[in-house]
Amino acid sequence: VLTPLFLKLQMHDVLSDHEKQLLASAISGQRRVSIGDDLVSEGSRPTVSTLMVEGFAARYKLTADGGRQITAIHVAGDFVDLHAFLLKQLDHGIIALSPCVVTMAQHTALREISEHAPHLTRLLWLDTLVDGAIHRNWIVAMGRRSRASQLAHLICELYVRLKAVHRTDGASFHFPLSQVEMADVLGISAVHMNRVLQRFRKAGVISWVNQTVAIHDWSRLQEIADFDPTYLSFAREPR
Amino acid sequence: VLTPLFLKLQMHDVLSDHEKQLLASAISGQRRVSIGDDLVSEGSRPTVSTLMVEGFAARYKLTADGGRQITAIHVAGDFVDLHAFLLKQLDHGIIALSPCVVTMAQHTALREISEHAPHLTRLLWLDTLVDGAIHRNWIVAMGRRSRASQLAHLICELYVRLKAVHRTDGASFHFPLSQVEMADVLGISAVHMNRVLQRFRKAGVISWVNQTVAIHDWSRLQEIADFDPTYLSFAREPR
DNA sequence: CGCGATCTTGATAGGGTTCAAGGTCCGTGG
DNA sequence: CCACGGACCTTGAACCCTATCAAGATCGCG
Repeated sequence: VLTPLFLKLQMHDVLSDHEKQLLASAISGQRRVSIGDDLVSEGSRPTVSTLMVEGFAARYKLTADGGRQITAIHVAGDFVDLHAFLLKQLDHGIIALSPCVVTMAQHTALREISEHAPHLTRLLWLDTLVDGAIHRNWIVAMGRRSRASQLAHLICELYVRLKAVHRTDGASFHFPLSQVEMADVLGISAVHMNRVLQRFRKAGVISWVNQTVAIHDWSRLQEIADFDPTYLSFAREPR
Repeated sequence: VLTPLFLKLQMHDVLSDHEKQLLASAISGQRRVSIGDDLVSEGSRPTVSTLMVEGFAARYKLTADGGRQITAIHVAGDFVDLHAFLLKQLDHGIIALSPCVVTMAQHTALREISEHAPHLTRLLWLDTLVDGAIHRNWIVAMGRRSRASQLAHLICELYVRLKAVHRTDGASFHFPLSQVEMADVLGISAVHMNRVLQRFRKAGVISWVNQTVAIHDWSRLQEIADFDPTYLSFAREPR
């Protein structure tokens, strides 16, 4: 169950066998979460951090007037709430966007790692830093890009991240979000989401049917998105 | 020069004298940066992390079509690029929004801390996690709040953060951004920024003149913003 | 086969952008 | 000491992107 996490961490730096064992022993249990259920709920003070093994999940916040904004999308190999290890209280909910399989890392075990395995600690820290880098790119896309560019950027990001954990199939990937959920990611209405999407389909850049996104013209998509994957830190170097 | 940093870290957890000394010995030099100059430039691979001693700075990204989006505002006590310690390459620029005084922490020293001072390491990690929490709140505000609410939220956030490092004066604080810069924070046009602001002034919620923001009706501002400061983790507890 | 969820489309309204111009403030130099 | 220029703020008007409301179409599942 740790394969996707190892794949991702190894995109950043080498992982020793000992470190793999440390992670393996920090992890325990396996849980299935049905679509629509919270993996972790807002305001809770978890004593474990949840690691995605399979499926899609999202961090989200609800606003006073009934709106929802998704602030992150998580896939296999992602810790959905590693930050709660130190933040203690979760400032957002985490919902399963598809049936999910997850496993748990005890905070006591993470604490042990932070006490005795500095390099592994830095890699976990880095993982949360990449979360932050992704957040920043979302902010830029929301604030200063067209909605088309924003959508294109998100698709590029997801493709690169999914590829790293072997969840792509050629130029396409399974993507089980509804258009309403996607609208909550981009911060737009569902109607507009649909219209932006259709322009993409008509232009032949991507298709998105049957919960499958297929990229037909990567270079054009990347150009529309103004996408540079550097921020994901998928370059193996000493950390 | 470390006072603001200590104040902020102590909002999260107790700092031992030894940890203060470690930080003090990690820091060296002092630099003044003129308004408009980059503290650190995009794409660089810094070997030090820059700590704000005085002034205001912003992380920003430029888009292909000439736009600018500010993704974070930094004040005294903030590391503007602590994440570059592990990310290695900076994915954004950092500009001085006012004359700034900064000091530097060598990455080699930070690495030593991460090897031998686990609790302090966790506090530094936490500092970057709070950055992430702030990012998430910006995303929510950009995506699902009115521009008035977004502005209100930002002012609440800045007030609480500045108060933690003793940079407030009663219900007001020095705030040297221009309206154009503020527009680049919120992701709106400068004209609209001005109009949102004026509605606030006329409603008597805040005033913003002479580079000074004064909050006249905190509870109303907080209500408009739907602001809950929990995400800043200013609750001292073991981390 | 029928129903709910999702997707699609049309029409209307409003928030926000852009363009443009006038006003204010302040530092600089004559 | 005052004129000048630049940066910033303010205001108006037209236009466009996007939200909202509403209804019809399609899909998937029991």
